[in-house]
Amino acid sequence: MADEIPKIYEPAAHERRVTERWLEADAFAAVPDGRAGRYVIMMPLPNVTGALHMGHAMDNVMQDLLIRWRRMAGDNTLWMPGTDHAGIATQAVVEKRLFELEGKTRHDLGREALVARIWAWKDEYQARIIRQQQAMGCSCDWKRQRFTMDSVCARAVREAFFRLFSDGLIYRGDRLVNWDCQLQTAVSDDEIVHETVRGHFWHIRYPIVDRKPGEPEFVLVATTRPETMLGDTAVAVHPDPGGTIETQIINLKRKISTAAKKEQAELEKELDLLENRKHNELPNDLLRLSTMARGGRFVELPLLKKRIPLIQDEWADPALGTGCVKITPAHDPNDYAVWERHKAEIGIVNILNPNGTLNAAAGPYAGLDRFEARKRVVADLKAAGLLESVEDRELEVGHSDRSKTPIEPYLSKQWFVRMGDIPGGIVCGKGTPHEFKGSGLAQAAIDASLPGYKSPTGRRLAFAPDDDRYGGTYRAWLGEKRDWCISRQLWWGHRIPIWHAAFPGAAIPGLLAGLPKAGPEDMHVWVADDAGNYYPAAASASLVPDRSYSILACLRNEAAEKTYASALAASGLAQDPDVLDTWFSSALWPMSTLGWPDPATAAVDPGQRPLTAPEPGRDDCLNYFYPGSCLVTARDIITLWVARMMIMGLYLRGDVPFTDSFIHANIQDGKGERMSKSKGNGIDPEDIIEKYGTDAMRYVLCDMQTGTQDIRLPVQAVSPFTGELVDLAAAKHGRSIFTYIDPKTGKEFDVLGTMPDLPAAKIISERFETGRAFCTKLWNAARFMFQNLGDHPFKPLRGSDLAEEDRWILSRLSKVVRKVDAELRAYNPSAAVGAARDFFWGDLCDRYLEIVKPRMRDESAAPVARSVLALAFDHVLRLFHPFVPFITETLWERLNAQCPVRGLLAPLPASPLLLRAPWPGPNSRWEEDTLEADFELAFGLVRAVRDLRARHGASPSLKLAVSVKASDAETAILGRLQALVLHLANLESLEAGPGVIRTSGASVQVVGGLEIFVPGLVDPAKERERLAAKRAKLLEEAARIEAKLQNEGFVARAPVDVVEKERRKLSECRSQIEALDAGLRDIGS
RNA sequence: GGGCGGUUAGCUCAGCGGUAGAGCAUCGGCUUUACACGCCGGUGGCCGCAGGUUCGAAUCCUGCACCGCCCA
Repeated sequence: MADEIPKIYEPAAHERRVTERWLEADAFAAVPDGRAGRYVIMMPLPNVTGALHMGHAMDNVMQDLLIRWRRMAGDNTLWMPGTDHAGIATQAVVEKRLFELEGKTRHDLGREALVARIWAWKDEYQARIIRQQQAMGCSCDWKRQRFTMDSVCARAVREAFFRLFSDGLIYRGDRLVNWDCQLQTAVSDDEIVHETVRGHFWHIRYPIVDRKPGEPEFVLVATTRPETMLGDTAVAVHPDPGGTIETQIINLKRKISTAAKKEQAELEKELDLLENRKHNELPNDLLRLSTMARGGRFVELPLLKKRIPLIQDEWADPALGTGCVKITPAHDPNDYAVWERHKAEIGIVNILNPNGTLNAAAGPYAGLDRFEARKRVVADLKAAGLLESVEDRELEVGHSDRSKTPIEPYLSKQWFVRMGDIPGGIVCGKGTPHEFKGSGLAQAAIDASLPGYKSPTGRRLAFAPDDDRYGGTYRAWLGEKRDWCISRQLWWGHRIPIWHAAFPGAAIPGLLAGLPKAGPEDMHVWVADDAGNYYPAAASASLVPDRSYSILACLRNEAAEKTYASALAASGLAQDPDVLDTWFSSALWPMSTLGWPDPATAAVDPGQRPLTAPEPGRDDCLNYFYPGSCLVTARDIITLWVARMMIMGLYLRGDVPFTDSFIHANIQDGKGERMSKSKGNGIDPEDIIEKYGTDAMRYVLCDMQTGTQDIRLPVQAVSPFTGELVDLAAAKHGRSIFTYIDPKTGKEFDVLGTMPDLPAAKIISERFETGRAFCTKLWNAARFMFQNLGDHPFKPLRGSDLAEEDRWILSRLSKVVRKVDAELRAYNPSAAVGAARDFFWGDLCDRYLEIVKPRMRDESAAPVARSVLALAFDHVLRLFHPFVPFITETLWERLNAQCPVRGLLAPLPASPLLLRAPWPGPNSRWEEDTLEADFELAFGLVRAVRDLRARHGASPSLKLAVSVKASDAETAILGRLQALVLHLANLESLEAGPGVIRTSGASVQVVGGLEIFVPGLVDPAKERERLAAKRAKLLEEAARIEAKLQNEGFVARAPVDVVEKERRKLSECRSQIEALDAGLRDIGS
């Protein structure tokens, strides 16, 4: 049987079959049962924009590692798979593709047709993603997979929205948002990348209106975006420029007195500037302008010839520029804040159309693109003599991560979730047994991460592997409590379920009375003013009659929509055209996938596993699996997902969605940049799998996941034209970021298989060779075992049957089992797989297998060795299974076939699938520290002999007669372990004892307290050289230790055991030197 | 501008108070009947720079330099 096994493990020959066995057995199924131990991971759902890359592979492998481990450990495990519709990102790629291939925009297609295209895209990539995950061995419960826009998730989105809205936590406001002029939507702060670009700083003169004698003729303002002047509604000057400069001077002086010398020159320069300003510009202009502003004076807005007020506001820093700033409330966040402080005095003018052209408010510039308008404005100002100067300057400009175009601050109506504290607080988990009061959404999520916090069910969120660091990131972000803009001007997503329209206050009561008579469980209505303040419908009689108010009606679900939507329309209300931010639906993922708000009525698709209780008396999925155990993700997702899932979990369920957040490394490309779908530097795990095997990839990913360190993964592409390797870190991109130019041929290729018209290159990375080597090693160790096991029936052993090496390997085994489990608990995959590997490769293969080879040929000694070997290997397979599931499952099947009953004192329970075999536990009765130390002594001796052999160029096959000077205790140990020393070191004989003396001409080696003499090797010159080198090293060490021991501070203050250790080392050093001296004398004479 | 990381063998990374480790690469030896994707044995490091704390610092503190990431 063993002869059938090839020498090399061929992953492709086994992976598919193993996957099929798992799927046929429905082995990943998660169904509520009586087990208290449960382990739940909600997959951070990949988006359907494109295929997965190695970063996702890391994320998925980490999750599978934890899930397989806990499954074997006996927990009822659920790993929930699924995909995210990723609103803006997916619509953007489809629109981009549409334009590239067909030259059409979404408006050419229309809403329905575009959405249909996006669904098709989603179907394609969802299938590919699942294929990739299954290839990686992900043991998700595939019959539960969800998509954020499927009916189960959609229902949860709607319900969550309705509850937030009813509680007054969602509002519609006039807000300055980050506007993407190309995609024509608001984007969140997270979707903006800042880039440094070269730009200019234009200084513009605004003439003073009704100038009086002695007053300056102009106010000078500066801007990097001159076209925004068309939307200026004021010029601001500081209310107390003199006092402010004085304060700044005092602060700066204090700073100079404590600053490092290097910085001082710089700071002094700054101080000079301030002093200069205090004495020159301040009295001349700034003080006067400030006074004029207080007096209600105006300046003339050039080009548009409008009068705009000169106002006092602290935003104008008297130490910067001219001390005056133009105020464009509709197009700058800071100016917007100024406007909010001066609403009575100044206006707000939006000059942009959604597509980035200027609107009618821009007068003669209307219709121009913003960049064209900039040129025209500058030229016209110049012509009018109002352009004082232009500076070159580097600017940080926000670009949309999706369209790569500059973001414009833009005034528009958006929907927000209130994150801050609410007067009177909020109720979390309303209607659940875990209801509690919180001060606000963000604060509730912050509290739940603090050490000592306990949710009503006693849980808290903790980050691994560094709770302080990542918890800090999380709390810093939430601590800003910025309202969450949840509306997106897209066609792909969950439509906002609100019908609304604006009316004068006087008309509101009548209109409300005319709305359909829906119960509070179907519809919630608020009246809102323009500032976003809410009034209950019942209070509508007290509204200001001639002010404008909006009626906002939220319909709870599709049924309510069917019943009432047309009546709302008849009342003049229309559904909001916007869709929700993707993160709104992903925030609900930990509960929506389990059927929230009600698993009993969740309509799952045919073939899907039900969400209801599997039998009467059992929990449904939501009650059984919520809250989950661990969210596994990378750093940058902490704010996007972790924080938002926490908020929704606490608010809607009164409990954290998971207790642990395992933050793993990001995978970077050869240049040190994070792999990402949008950057196009991601590589497909299936390439790596094809070349090295899934297990090799998984092994290396686990091995690389150390702590908080990101992972650099240099990769090469195999050119589809020449077959040569192309280093992607150095190669040039082709027409898109997914394509590269082959340096040899100049032809373009694609690396992710997303370009139908280009040849795709396979990717390789030598980092994975070590994983492949590991698999081969495991495979061949198994071959050895299968060749030696025979058809070995189980016979119970007695402890006394065991040989020394059997006890030794069992001791090692128990310890490694303990260690691997502890490292996994500590979220340290690298240390876990490292410990397992060291045991398997170092202890089991290099030592135990070598030791028992002679026993295997001896039928009286073989049976016990076979039992121990089978058991050890059985445990190795279990231990490695979470890391390398395919090869271990394959070998497990063979082991079951050849040796179905295994165990030492009693047989282990049989398990047809390794995936479901029990996780091994330590056996402290096996652990023998003294025995392990004895083996280390013997191994030290073996190594010393091998070293001498190698250094003298002696053949490994030459049998040597070795004598060793050793203490009585050491002699006894070597006596017990003599057989294995003889075998491992290939000795003819071994003589040991305290009285052993060196025979003339013998080569000498010293290890610990042993002096080892090997005759028959000596090449005198080589031996002299070797001994002299070793002696020099020892002398150096002895000198160092002596110096240490002569240091009174050391002897007096260092711990006793440390001092004692140094003393021992010194005396050992000295006796070793003596032994070497004897050898040298012998050669010399 | 603010915050958080990183800088250790040629490469990729562990170690985080008692003077350094792994894998790959490299050098030498080995067709030892599991494995050359292997075995055996080596070589290789002012642990970024400068101060400080300590009997003792890669490890703790301060500053500097460079490289990342996040937030303004």
